[in-house]
Amino acid sequence: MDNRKMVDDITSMDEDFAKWYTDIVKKAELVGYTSVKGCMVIRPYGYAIWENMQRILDGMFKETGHENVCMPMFIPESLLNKEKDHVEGFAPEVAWVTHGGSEKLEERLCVRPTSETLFCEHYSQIVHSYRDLPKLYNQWVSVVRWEKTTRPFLRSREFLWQEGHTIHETAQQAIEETEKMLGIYARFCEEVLAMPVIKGKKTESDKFAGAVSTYAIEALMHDGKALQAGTSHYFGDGFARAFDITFSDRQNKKSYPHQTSWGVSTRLIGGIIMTHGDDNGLALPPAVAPIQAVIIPIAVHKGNVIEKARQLEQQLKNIVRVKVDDSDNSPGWKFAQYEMKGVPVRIELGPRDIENNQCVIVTRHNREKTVVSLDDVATVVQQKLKEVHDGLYSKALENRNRRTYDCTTTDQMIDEMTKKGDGFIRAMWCGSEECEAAVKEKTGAGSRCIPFDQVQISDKCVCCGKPAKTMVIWGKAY
RNA sequence: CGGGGUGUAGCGCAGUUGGUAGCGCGCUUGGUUUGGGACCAAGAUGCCGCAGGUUCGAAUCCUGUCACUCCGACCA
Repeated sequence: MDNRKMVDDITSMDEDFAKWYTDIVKKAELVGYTSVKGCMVIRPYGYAIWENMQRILDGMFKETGHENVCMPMFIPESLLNKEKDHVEGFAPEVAWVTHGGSEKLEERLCVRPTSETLFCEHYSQIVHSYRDLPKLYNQWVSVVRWEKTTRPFLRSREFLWQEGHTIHETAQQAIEETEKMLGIYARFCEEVLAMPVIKGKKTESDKFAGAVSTYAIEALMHDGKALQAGTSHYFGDGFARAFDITFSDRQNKKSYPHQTSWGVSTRLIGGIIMTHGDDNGLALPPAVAPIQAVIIPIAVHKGNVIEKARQLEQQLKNIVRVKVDDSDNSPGWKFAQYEMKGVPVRIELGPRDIENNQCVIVTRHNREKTVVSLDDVATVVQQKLKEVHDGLYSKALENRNRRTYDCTTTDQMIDEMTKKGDGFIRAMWCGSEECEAAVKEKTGAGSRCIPFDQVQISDKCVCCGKPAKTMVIWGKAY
């Protein structure tokens, strides 16, 4: 595999991963900074990635019976305050609107950090009978959380996401929904983004504010830090009680419905960067790459290269997202440029190729070159895109496996991370919050989740040595 | 919110003891090139982050402030 670094102006990831990340984000033209801290411009190339993600996910939601809606951006303080745990969780990081023009508002409005309260207010108006249930709603919006430290895609003060909010007749149905959506997220990450994830449940201390239980998918980044890639929450009837949402059930008794919410955000783009990127730049999963194949004509002044390149583009354009770069930059410059931007497949077409009715196809993740007859390009390009997807996935999985350690003591946890670097640590836990906090304090690795796929590492808690209840994945997180 | 670093041309940086603002890349024009970031020639580009102060004179010294960035704590 040829992974030589050919671009000097990206900081190498081993040298400084954080700097590498910001270099990529800027040089691949994904974002621009603005005069408001933590608020970024998502540039066309970055936004196109998001649009692809959105389109595919939205399709998955619709297939499973969800409908899109749009709630307002403002939440009156009194509404936010209705559910105690929820306010406590979000109040410290909300932005407030206090004036309309120069008039001070009667009641200040917060800019939504998440929309549970708005959905609840609405549900209390439209849900009356079991016949009105379930409501399976979703919205694509931006939300605001006044974070102290910010990083493009990973933590910004305003970010784009989707939030699903559903309301059901029974607890059972709501729990099923919570699990189903977590499954959809996992499938999306693995099959679309080529990003392996671990499905699990969050511990009590790590739950969403106001939830009965929170489920998450956790991914491991190239530097060994964990990224929470998506969450799905079961609310029980807690919100319904706080917001007085009731319905007449099948026995004609007044009853409280059960709710869920679930979301993924543009943070996933950060996940793609840190999962697949390398020292030559971004590497995009083909399914969401704005350009899937770029055609680079070589020696354009000779003969009919441009014309041939255009023909090839026409031939491919109904099959893949393709572009010809006929700018007068040198071929070498273009090679580097499109690798930086993570384009999965490059097609080189020069006079020598045209003579032989062929072209050269290069895959981004391993730089493998294949000479292909111009008659077969369409099928080969499709094969190659699949190869890139699979290649990215197995590379990411390999990294995760290499950085997954089984430990029975906290000293061993520290030891493994010092020797082999950060990663996922699988270790047993007794279930007490004291131990959970102590592990984090001692090792720096917090609980990521209690995976659905349990493995018995030992029978004692990694911290206190008392009988263990569950296996937990620990790690340092973004 | 604590600790460090950095603000000078679009980007990356230099600027000594306080004395008229520099380099590389990029950009523009013309020509030659083109299979891994091409070359030659001629150009254009500055509120030296911002606000005060010291001084005959400040990118340089002092005070304040803002932004970006990294490392922690908190969070999608």
